[in-house]
Formats: sequence, structure tokens, C-alpha cells
Amino acid sequence: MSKTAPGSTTTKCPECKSKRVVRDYEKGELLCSSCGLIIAENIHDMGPEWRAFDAEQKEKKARGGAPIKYMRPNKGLVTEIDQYNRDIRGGKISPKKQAQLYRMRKWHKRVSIATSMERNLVIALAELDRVASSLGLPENIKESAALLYRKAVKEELIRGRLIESVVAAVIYAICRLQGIPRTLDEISRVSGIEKKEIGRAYRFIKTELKVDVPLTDPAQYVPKFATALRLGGEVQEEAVKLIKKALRKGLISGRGPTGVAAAALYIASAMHGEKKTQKEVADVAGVTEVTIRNRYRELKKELGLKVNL
DNA sequence: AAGACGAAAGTGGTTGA
DNA sequence: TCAACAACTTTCGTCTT
Repeated sequence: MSKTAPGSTTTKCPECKSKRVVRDYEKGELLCSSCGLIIAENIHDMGPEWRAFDAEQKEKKARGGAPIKYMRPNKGLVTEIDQYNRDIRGGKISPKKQAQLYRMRKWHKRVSIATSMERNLVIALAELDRVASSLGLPENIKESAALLYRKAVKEELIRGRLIESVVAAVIYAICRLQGIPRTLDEISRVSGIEKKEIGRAYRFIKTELKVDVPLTDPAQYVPKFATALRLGGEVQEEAVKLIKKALRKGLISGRGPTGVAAAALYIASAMHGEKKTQKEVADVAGVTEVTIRNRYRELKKELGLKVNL
């Protein structure tokens, strides 16, 4: 990547022409600090010369080639030392060498047993790296996820579960813990594991490892959606304000965070004369118009908003 | 013609007996 | 393990702009 100091860049914001574009390593985003536009999301370490606003666009823009699949565990990872004390031509080997081979076999066996866990990790970490990179998650997230996965292995929680689904679950958990908005849908798409599979594995490790995951704050999704909708900073602030108010008020408990974020953005966009249709907002948020209407009606009533749309 | 609205029925997941 | 339940979706008819 570039050699600029962490956080700062030489990029100019395409929206407001400001030079105050910074990298947010936490979220893996490149954003303009004066207007709030996310210029690039899911920043790769390996040089993103394109822009992508969300996972879908990213998939379209990313170069071709099927995702790497680790078909067979252990492929190329296991060495064998046979039991015949011969060299490759079949000739006898000196007793000294034989003793050496014996020791090698012995240790090889021990190491192999000790590393059935390690082997699992090799596969899992490769998968973790692949998925996390596809999602543009930064290093520290990968590290945390790897740590959590190790814990899961140690507790023998993988048995009967696909390694890939546990990996996906761990990533999902860490993202939520760190407040980085990645939906189950996105993770499902890049990992190729069904949403409900990930959800199940996630719930399992969450309870078994007693990981305390706070419920997602809808405000976390605001910048993401707003950028996809090309909505400015003021609208985002407005939406976040609405969410905060709603949170303090009755509650948003039980509601899907994406739906709430979508409704807040919908209202905020109308308040600032940059109105988007329900369908537009619904599409980027991954919910239906009906859900937006429901949330929007609740918000309007609870907050006593007098917005005419 | 497009967007917004809401009713009704269906789906998948959670929860508690 | 099953049934009740809440959130969300799908579908569709109607109203508004």
C-alpha cells in the first residue's frame, strides 16, 4: 500500500473535494472526514485500485477466478516415513542411520498426534484468511478471530461441525464484538456457508465459550448504507441521531438492526431533501420495503416526528 | 406510471413447557 | 420435542403524486 502515515492518505474526496480523507483501519474503510463519504470499503492489503461500496459490487469488480477451496484436508501437509530401512535404491543402510531413522519415526508419530489439532488449524486459518480478506477485514480482526477459533478447537467444539462454518461464525462474532458492520448475509456469501449454518455455529460457540456479544447498534450500519445510497454526512448524522433517540425511548429491542438503520436513513434522507425511495433504501439494507415502513411508522410515532414524506 | 401504504398469509427461528 | 410466538417476507389491492 502507500507509504503515508497510518490514517492519512493523499486521496481527494470525490464528493466534496476535501483532502481530509482518512483510513479507518478498524472498519477497513476509506472515508472522508468532512462529508462522511465512504470512498472505499473492505480495503484489501493487496492494493484495492477499484472502488466498491458493498459486497455485491465488490464481487462484480473483483477479478475472476473461483475462490480457493481447500478440498482435501492435509493435502501436501503430511509426510510419511516408511518402515523399511533402505535407501531409495533399496540398498542397506548403516546401523547408525537405522537408529536415526527409528528416532525420526518415533518423533514423527508423536508430532503427528500432537498436531491433529494443528492440522485443523492450518486449514481453518487459511479459510479464515480467505474469508476475512474477501470481506476486507483488517489484520487485528483476523487475529482476534484466529484466537477465538483456537479457543474453540481447544474446547473441542468443532466436532460434528464444518470447519468452514465455525470459521464463518467466529468471524461474525468478532465483527459484532468490534462493532464492524458485516451482516450474516455477506459472510454467508463469501464463505459459501448457509446463513442458518453460520448462525447455528455462532450461537453454539457463543454459549460454549461464554462470549458476550452485545446486540448490534443499528447506527453501525448507517455509514455503510448511506454511502451505497450516495447520501451525505448530514443525512448520516441525522439518521444516527434518530436511532439514538429511538434507542433511548421505547426501544428497538428485538428489531433487526438493519431494518432500523434503513428506516432512519429513509427518514433522514427525506428531512434533508435528498429523498430516496423505500425500495432504494430497502435494497441496499437487505430488507423489504414493508419492514422499512413498519420501522418508519414506529419511529414516527414514538418520536413524534412531523415529517411529511 | 411510479411510489407509498397496509392487510393477509407464509417462512424460519427462538423460546418455554 | 412440540407448540406458541415475534420478526420479517411475499404478495397484492388501493391510494397518491
